[in-house]
Amino acid sequence: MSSASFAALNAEQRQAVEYGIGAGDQHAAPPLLVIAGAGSGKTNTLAHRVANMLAHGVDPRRILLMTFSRRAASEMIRRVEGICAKMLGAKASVLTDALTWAGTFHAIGAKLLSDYAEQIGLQPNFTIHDREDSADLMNLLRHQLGFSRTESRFPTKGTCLAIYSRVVNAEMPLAAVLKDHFPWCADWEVQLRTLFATYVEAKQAQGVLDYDDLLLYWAQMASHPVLAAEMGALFDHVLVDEYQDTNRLQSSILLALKPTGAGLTVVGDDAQSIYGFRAATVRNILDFPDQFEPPAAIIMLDRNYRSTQPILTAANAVIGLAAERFTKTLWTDRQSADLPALVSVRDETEQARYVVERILDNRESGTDLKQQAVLFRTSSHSGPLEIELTRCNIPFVKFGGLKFLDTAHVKDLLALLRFVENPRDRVAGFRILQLLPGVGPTSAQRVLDAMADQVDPMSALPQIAPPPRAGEGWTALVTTLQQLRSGKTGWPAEIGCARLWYMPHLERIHDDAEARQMDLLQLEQIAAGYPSRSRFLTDLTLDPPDATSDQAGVPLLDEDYLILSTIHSAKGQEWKSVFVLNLVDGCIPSDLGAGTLAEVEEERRLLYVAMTRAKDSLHLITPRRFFTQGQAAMGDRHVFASRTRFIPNGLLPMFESIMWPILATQLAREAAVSQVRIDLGARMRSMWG
DNA sequence: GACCAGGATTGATAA
DNA sequence: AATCCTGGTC
Repeated sequence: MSSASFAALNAEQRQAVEYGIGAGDQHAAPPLLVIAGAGSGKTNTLAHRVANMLAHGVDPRRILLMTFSRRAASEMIRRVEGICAKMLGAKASVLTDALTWAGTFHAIGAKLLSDYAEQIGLQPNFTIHDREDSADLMNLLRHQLGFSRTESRFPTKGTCLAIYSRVVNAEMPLAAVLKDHFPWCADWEVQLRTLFATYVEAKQAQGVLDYDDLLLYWAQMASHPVLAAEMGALFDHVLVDEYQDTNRLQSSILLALKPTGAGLTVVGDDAQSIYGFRAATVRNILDFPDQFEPPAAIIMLDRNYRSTQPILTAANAVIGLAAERFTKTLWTDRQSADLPALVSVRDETEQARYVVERILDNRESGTDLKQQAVLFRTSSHSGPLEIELTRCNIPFVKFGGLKFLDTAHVKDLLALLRFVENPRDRVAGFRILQLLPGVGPTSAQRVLDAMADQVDPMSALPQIAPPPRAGEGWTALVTTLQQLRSGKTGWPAEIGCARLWYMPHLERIHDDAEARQMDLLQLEQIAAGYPSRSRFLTDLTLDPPDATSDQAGVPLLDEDYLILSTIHSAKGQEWKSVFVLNLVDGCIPSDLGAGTLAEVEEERRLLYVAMTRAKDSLHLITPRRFFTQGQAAMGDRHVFASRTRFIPNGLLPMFESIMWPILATQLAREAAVSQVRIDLGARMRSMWG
C-alpha cells in the first residue's frame, strides 16, 4: 500500500497512520502518543492506522484495541473494514472479523481472566457484579460487621464502594484517598479497612468479580513477570483510545503488557478529560512520553474538520479560561457568519418549548431529527423536555442515565438467572429468597449459609430446611431453580421460564405490574440475541444498553428520531445542530460534592466537550428561574439562576444573545400595561368624597 | 423475625 | 425525591 491510499488524510494524520509500520522493524520505533483534538478526525485516523497494520500483514488477532465503550469499538471495526475494503478488496472482512481483541478495558479484562482462570486460581464460571450488586454486598457486610449501628453515622454503601473503588483505581493508599476525596469519612479508616478486607474475602468465596476486579486481577496477573511476558507476547500492537480518561490502574496494566512501549499507541485529548470521578487522571496522557526510553513520539492533530469557526472560537475561549493550559488550540477553515446562540429563557418549561420550536424549524429546513441532539449534565435535566417532546409527538432516543437495568423488576429477574449461573453469588441469592413472602434477611442468610457448605449448592437445595414461613413459594422457587440448573430448558427459553416463576411475585409486589411486565418482555427480546445465559449476563453488565426511547419498543432503525444525551454519553459523537440545556451555575458546574478546583475544572472541560459536538449550529440555553429539587410535585420553590461561570461577560461577544420569547413578552407587556389607563388616585379619593 | 411507618440524609456522570 | 435507619406491631 502506498501513501496515495491516504490521499484524504492531512500530513499529521498520515504520519500517525504510518508511524512505525512497514519500513524496517516496527519494534524499533518508540511508542506513539497522538494528541487528537475534538473533531480532528481521530477515529478515522486510528481506523486507518489499524487498516494500515492489516495491509502490512499484521495478524488481526494480534492487535489489542481498547476503546471507551463497546459502541466505539464496533464503530472502529466498521471503519477499518470500509478502509480495508477499498485497499484490499473482498478479503477485507475476513481480516476485520478477526479483530477479536477490541473492546473496553473491562471487557478485555474479563476475557483474559476467563482464559487464564485456571492459572490464577479463579473459578471459570465467575459472575460479574455491577455497581449496584457490589454496593449491595458492601451493605450486607457493613451490617454483619455491626458498622450500621454506630454512634455517629457510618458511610453508606455507595460511599464505601466509591472509596474502595478509588483506592483500587487510583492506586492510592486508603488514608490518602480519605484525606483528598472523602475527608468526612477520615475517622472511619480502621473500620473501612476491615470492611474492605471482608469485602474482598466475600467476593472470592462467592466467585464474583466487581468492575474494579476485572482491572485489578489483570494488573496483578501482569505483575508476575512470566505471565506478563506471556500476555504481552499475545499482541504485536496495542492501541488505546480516549487515553485521557484512563486511570492509574489502567496505565499500570498497559505498562506491564508493553514495558518498553514497543507497538504501543495511545490517543487522546487532555482538554476532554471528563472521568475524574472514575479516578481517571490527565497525568496519564501528559506523562506518557517520558515513561519510555527513548520517549514516545508525539503527533498533534489540531485541525478541526467538524465545527464552523465561530463555534470553535467560542469553545476555545471557554477552555482558554481553564486554570491549566492545554497542549493545543484547535483551528478550522470552515467559515460561517452564524455565532453560537446564548439563549435566555424564563424557566425549564420555556426552555423545552424553545428547543422543540427550533428543532421543528430545523427539520422544516431539511435537517433530520437524527442530525440534532440535546445535551445535558444530568439525566434528569431532560425531564421537562421529554414531556414536551411527547406532547408534540416527536420521537426521541435518550442516551445515558439509563434506569432499565436498575429497576427492581429487571434486577429481580436477572438475579434469578445469576443465581442459577453461580449459586455461590450471595447477592443474587439474597435478593431472590427475600422475594418470597415470609422470608426476610435472617432466613435468607440461613438458607445461603446452608448452601455455602455444600459442594454442589444448587442440587443440595431440596435437602435444605425451608424457611419457617416461606410456604408454597419455597417449592415453586426450588423447582424453578432446579429446572434451570439442569440445563434442559435451553437458552433463551430459560429467561421465559424465569419470568413465569417471577410473574406472581411481580403482581404481588407492584401495583403497576402491567408496565413492568413490558420491560421484562423487552429483556427477553434482548436475551434472545445472545448465544448463552452466561454470555448474556456478562455482556449485559459490561455493556448495558445505553439508550431508551419514549416508545414501548425499540424505535425502528430507519425511523427519524431526536437524540437526547448526557454530555458524558455524547463523547466522540457529532451532530449538525446541538442544544445544551441548563447552562446555569449549579448545573454546569454541578453544585454537588466539595466543589474543589479540580472538580470545577473538569466541569469546564465537560462544557467544552458539549460545545465541540456541534458542526453547524450550537445553542446554549440558560433558564433564569430554576425549580429546586426535593419538594412536592406542585411546589414552587425556586432559585434565580445565573449563567454558568464558564461563560463570563468577557466571552459574550462570541455569542449571539437571544431573549426568548421576544415577541410574546413584548405583546404581553403591551396588552397588560400600555393599553389600559385608569386613575386609581381619583377612585381612592372618590371613595371618601 | 418479618414488615410497616416516619425521621434523617443524601443527591450525578459510567465500565 | 429516593434511600437508609430505627423503632414499633403482628
